[in-house]
Amino acid sequence: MAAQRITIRDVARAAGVSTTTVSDALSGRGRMNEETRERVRATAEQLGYVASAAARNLRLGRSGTIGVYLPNQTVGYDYYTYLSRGAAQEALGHGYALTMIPPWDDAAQLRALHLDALIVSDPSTNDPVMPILRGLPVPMVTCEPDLADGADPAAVIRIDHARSVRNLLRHLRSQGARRIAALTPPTDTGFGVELRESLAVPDVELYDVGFAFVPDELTESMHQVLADRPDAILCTPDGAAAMAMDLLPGQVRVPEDMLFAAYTDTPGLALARPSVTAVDLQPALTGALAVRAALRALGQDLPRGPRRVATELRVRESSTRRR
Amino acid sequence: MAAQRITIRDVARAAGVSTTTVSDALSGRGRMNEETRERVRATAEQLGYVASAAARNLRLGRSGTIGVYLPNQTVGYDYYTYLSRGAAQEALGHGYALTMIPPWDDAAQLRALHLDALIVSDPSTNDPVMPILRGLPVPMVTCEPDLADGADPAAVIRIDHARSVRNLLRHLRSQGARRIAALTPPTDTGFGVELRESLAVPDVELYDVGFAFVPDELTESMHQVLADRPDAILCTPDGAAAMAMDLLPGQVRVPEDMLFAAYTDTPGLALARPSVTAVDLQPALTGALAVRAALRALGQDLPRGPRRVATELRVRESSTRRR
DNA sequence: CTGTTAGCGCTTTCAG
DNA sequence: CTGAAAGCGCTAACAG
Repeated sequence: MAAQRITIRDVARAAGVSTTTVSDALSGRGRMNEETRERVRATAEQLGYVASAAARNLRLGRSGTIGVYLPNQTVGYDYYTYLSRGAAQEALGHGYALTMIPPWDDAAQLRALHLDALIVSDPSTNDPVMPILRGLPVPMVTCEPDLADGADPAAVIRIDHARSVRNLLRHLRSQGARRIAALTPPTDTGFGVELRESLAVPDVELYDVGFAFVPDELTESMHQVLADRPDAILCTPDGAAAMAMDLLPGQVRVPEDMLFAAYTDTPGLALARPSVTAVDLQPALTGALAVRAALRALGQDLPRGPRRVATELRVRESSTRRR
Repeated sequence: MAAQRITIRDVARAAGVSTTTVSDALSGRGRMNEETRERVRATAEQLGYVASAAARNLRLGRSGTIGVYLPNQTVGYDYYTYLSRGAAQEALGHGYALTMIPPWDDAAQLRALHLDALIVSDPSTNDPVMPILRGLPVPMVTCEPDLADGADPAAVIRIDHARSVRNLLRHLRSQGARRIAALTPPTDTGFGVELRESLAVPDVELYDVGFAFVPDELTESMHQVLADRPDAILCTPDGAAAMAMDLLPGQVRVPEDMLFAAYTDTPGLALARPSVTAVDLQPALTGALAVRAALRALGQDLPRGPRRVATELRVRESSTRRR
């Protein structure tokens, strides 16, 4: 607690230089004698000096904080956990703190946080908090496009769903799939819309299921699906896959009688019996890219990331024909 | 972005008072004419004034930020998601930001965040990051006790496992259980230790399974369990329950032939077939209490929370004898 | 190449 | 009950 008492002046005094020199030496700014810089660094280290974030932020007119919005519906979906962790890590590496923004409708309190930027993953047009967040005087980075009217994010991180879906379908076909049933998410988010577009091909039949699926609805959907006698099922909503597989009647074996795949990969899918083929959407990378885009929007000179996040197909037992 | 240009002096000028008065009026400090206060408030609101967090933090010698450590092994466990959200919400309500601390071994960078306090849920004695976090000059609040030597948290939020287990066992017995097999978590955390202690009763047999369970190990454990012919299984590790139930041989029906319960409740357990009895450990409340304890440690005058977090038994199909 | 100085916006004595 | 002024610790102009 008392550790914070050491200021830049203490270091300056101890090193026999001015505060400017200390500041420059530690931040790598300015052109100065390399040995002075090293000496200052050593002194600072030795004294246990840690620059005050508050003072720096005040001086620089920022808060050093990036917010990540975590809507209620994201609870239970590992995707968001990984995304936030990836974002937190990247932010920390750049000296920024990643702050969790729970659903919160008091705009004043959100403004008081004085975020430098805001990250939102897959915003829903139905989310009542989103308009409040959009109203904050802060650059917003979305992962997946924001479909709302007048949405105007500073940057959008796009995931390459078109390619992911193509690869996954190609794989299923290679294992003999001819009629693929796809359980699809709602269209109130960029993810949902893009996914449906990608799935609009002749041998795929779409079946609506909610994002926050309810067992009875899912049961219903599965009945419909099975009635149409597909030879492969692609279960898109994150988290629904295990349950959907459980809902298959006992006589329908996976993968012998029915190929099965999920879309969003999750550790549980690798552990399921049989293990479930899915697409690793690289959420941690997505989060990291979102932070970088945010920092770019704040004027930092960082290399531009890839245009689209590349995904990885994880082929597992549920879609592999045994010989 | 330009919104932040309005300072306390602008408000003071507009309201025809001094900056002190504005500060006092908005923070509710000082004894002043109520109508002056109201006028100042109105002016501030009208100008869209938002106090600069950086300036306030600098003045007050704090950062306005509480960190929550999210170890790797927590990914995929809803418990931590709820805990962090509860904490974030409580923090936001008190004007603090909750920052995610990913596993990170650079102490300097962590120190640079200049956290006011740190929250850790169920610290493991095997976690290499914990010593670094303990070394931070910051009060630490743990949820569950920290078992490590020399650990000295500012506060500990305790969950009432003894009572939870007692209630759960009583329920199982009331449904006819006489020999209960309990799959228990490792003892490197306070949770694991306390749980085992609570389960040390004659009609309960303990079976070790890891926290981050592996399917093969779990299969192995289940074989052992079944060989001992229990009439009820209590699966403690968060997330393992659904898988454990799947591993029961087909002829063992739940709940007819075997009662089944989990410990840490999770939305998936309510959706499983059959739905699984479990204990709602109130993670969001735990997170909120942790934040309050942290703020108390920082000198804020908040009411002391309950000595132990009270839990709720959620009885579902898997442990209900049908008639 | 380094030092002095001003000031970011707030809260808090201390006078009036 | 209200105002003036100092100063939290830092960085960016500007001098030297």
